[in-house]
Amino acid sequence: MNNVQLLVKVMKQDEKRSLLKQNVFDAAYKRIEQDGLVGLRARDIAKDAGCSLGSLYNAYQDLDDLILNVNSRVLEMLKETISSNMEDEENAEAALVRLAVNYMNFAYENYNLWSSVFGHTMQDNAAIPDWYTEQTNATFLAVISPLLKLRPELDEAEAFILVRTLFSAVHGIITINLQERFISIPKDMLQIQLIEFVQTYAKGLQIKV
Amino acid sequence: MNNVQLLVKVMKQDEKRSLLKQNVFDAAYKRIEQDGLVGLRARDIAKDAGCSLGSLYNAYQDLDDLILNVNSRVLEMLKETISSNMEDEENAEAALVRLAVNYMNFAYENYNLWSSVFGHTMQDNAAIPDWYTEQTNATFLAVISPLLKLRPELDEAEAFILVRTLFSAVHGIITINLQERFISIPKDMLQIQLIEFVQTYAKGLQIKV
DNA sequence: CCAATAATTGAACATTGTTCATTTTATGCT
DNA sequence: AGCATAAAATGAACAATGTTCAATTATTGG
Repeated sequence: MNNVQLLVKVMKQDEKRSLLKQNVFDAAYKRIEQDGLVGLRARDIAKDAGCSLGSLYNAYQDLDDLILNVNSRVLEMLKETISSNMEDEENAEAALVRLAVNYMNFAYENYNLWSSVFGHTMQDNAAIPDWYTEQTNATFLAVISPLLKLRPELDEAEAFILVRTLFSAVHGIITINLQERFISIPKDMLQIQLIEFVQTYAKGLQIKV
Repeated sequence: MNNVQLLVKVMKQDEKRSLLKQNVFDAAYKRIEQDGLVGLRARDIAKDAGCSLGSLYNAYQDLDDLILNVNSRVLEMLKETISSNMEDEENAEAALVRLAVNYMNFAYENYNLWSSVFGHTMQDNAAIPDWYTEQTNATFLAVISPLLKLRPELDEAEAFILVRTLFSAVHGIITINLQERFISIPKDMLQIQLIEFVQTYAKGLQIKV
């Protein structure tokens, strides 16, 4: 058997393995998307993925591992969605507003997935793996990068903290409004609130400077 | 047996029942305080409370019921702590800042309890009972009432939304910073950020008006 | 075609929350 | 005091769930 044939065989093996991983991943993703983290069961995932319960643990270390992989994908989507339509924006305040609205839309349209990212806690208080926290930070950096470009006069560390604060604030406003235990306002009203909030904050910043 | 004797007997019964409830409550409270919601087990609570596993379900409908009762207590504490030192404050901006800082301190000093309030989700997506959502709203109203007094010129609904937005933002800033998956800054730096944030927002409001 | 290796399986285990028949305790009446 | 009734407490048993692993099946290389 020559090298090419060997490669094909190896690829087949890998493809099979990754096909299993893919199927398990897809099943978990869909379950989380539809029922949220609360409704996630290993046996359901295995059934949906068309494999045995044991194979699930062959593909992923445990449910936490699988969930983090799904969340990782959601972070990518979040990054993509949230930073879209940002290239042509040259006004810093308008950019902030657009970021906030994009974020809100993502949270509304992917509520369960979004909740999974921010609501998941590791079993037995296990540590979150480094690759995941790194991706979280990378996502955040990518999102704020258009803003750093818009305000090159700011010290980068300063700008980072600034945008992080604003991001956290926007996150809080959306989170509280979407949580069942608090009174909620309709999406269009929230959007108005959010825009007003970001504009108000931006105006406050201008005074300061 | 006369009425007084009857009353005593009845009271003894009730006291016993409420003593059990109290013991179970205290045990759950301490467990959540020390290990968070993740480490909460029915058997541990029963052992700590000095009763059998079954008795736990005699005192409370289920774990959700027990947790909500603990969270209810935490909400009371939160209200107490957060709205302390507010009576003598006559400057609206300073009052907002103080609210935020009080909130931050509470979150830091009672992290697991605070997380329990905002991180708990009902089993099987059961509905949150009315008494709990009502208390949540009442707590929120009580917290913002000093502000409504300070700005009587504002329409009450307007002021409510305004403060709610600010509260949510502050909540988000603190939450994101305290979550393990994000880069955190030390408490004193967070406090500076928070104060700056509230002041900036307040300044933005003044421009607008 | 066979031996060796890898992957798959699902039964079994451990840990949970929850229930309920049984036992224990308390109560009220004579 | 003693007894009958009611209330409360108990923990064994059940169901659901994440996880493991010995046994089985499939794949690979010669």
